[in-house]
Amino acid sequence: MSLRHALLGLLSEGPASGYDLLKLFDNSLANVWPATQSQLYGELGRLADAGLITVQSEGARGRKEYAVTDAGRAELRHWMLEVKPTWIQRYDMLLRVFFFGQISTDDAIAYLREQQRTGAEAVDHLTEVGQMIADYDDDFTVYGRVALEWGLRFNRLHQEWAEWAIQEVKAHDRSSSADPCKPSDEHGA
Amino acid sequence: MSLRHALLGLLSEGPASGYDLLKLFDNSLANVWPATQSQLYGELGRLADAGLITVQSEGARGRKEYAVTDAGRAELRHWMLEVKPTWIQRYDMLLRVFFFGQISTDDAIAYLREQQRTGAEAVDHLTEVGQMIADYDDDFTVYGRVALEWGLRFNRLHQEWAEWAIQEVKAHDRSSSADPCKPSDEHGA
DNA sequence: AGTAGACCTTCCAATCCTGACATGTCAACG
DNA sequence: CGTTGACATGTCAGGATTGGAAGGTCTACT
Repeated sequence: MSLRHALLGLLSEGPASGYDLLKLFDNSLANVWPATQSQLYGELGRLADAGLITVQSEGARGRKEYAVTDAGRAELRHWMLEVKPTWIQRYDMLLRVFFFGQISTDDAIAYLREQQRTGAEAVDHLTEVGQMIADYDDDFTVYGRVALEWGLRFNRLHQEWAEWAIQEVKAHDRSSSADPCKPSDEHGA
Repeated sequence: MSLRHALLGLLSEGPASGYDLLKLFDNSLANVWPATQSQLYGELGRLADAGLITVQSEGARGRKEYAVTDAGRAELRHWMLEVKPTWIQRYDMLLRVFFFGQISTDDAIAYLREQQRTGAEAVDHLTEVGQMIADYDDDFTVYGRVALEWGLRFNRLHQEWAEWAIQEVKAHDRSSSADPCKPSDEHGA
């Protein structure tokens, strides 16, 4: 349930509308904690009900501005310093690697090479983004650089790990002709 | 919807019961694609309905053994080689780092150091596990080593990134006495 | 016999998340 | 005046995920 704290964090730098927050999520938090509009507006309502933020409408309908309350700030601080961090990762590619025994070594290596290639593209793209930030946006220090650096390092991890996996697959293949690693000796009835 | 393919992958190495599969998830896939009992049995039912696996009951009630069909194997192969990989990552700690402006530099650095410490513990633990695998389990090459290596590299990434973040926070702090990066100048009505 | 513990399946409530569809304001342009 | 596009919110269906409760078998030990 950290969407709640993400919102509190963004709001504690100043009031904002749901729309503003959505853009912040898409731009800054996209690779850290993705969220959709539906989630966001829903959670804003719940935060307001809980008294962690206040709502101020500008006119009968249209833009609403949310601001964090003292209770909200306290909750944020508590979460930041005292709640144990959690993480989930669900990564298709790792899952596939587990089942490489089911396909040929060549296919497996081709797959990993392709992943390296797209990973390299991602690194290039992030590097360009970083250059743009460095050139044009003096304000964008903490958010931008932190997210960017994480993204770069994460992508490089992928590539290096893929290289390692390729070597591993090759080594496994060399021995596999004389290595009966339980291919399928006792199934089927 | 990759739980489906994870199950197909595990089953393509031989038939198994839901219980067996659950243990494989908890042991082998825990950090790659976590799944609970409820999800697992539900998906097994759906896979059987779709004709991708067969069910064979041993007696009226109790253990059921699932085996992958040719259609299931085809589906697995298709997914492995032709479906574009996806990944989601939701990581509390990164989110917190975004909001370090809300707490003191000392608190922030203490937090990151603590994360480094627990990260180091995780690396130690994984290294021990790796040693055990190397010592006792000659079979456990592909699964164990691939997952282990990923875990190790991922944890080291955390630690190195935290070190980088500490430097970043310190640098930001040094300038912050003369740098009003919108701390909270216009909120509160 | 009793009971503890591993084995095994089923079901459910609640929440989270995704991807839409629907609605409406407002400024700019032709 | 019509239309395009950015701004802005609300809502809903459906699938994914979590965390449990409940019930049944079988073996081994006391």
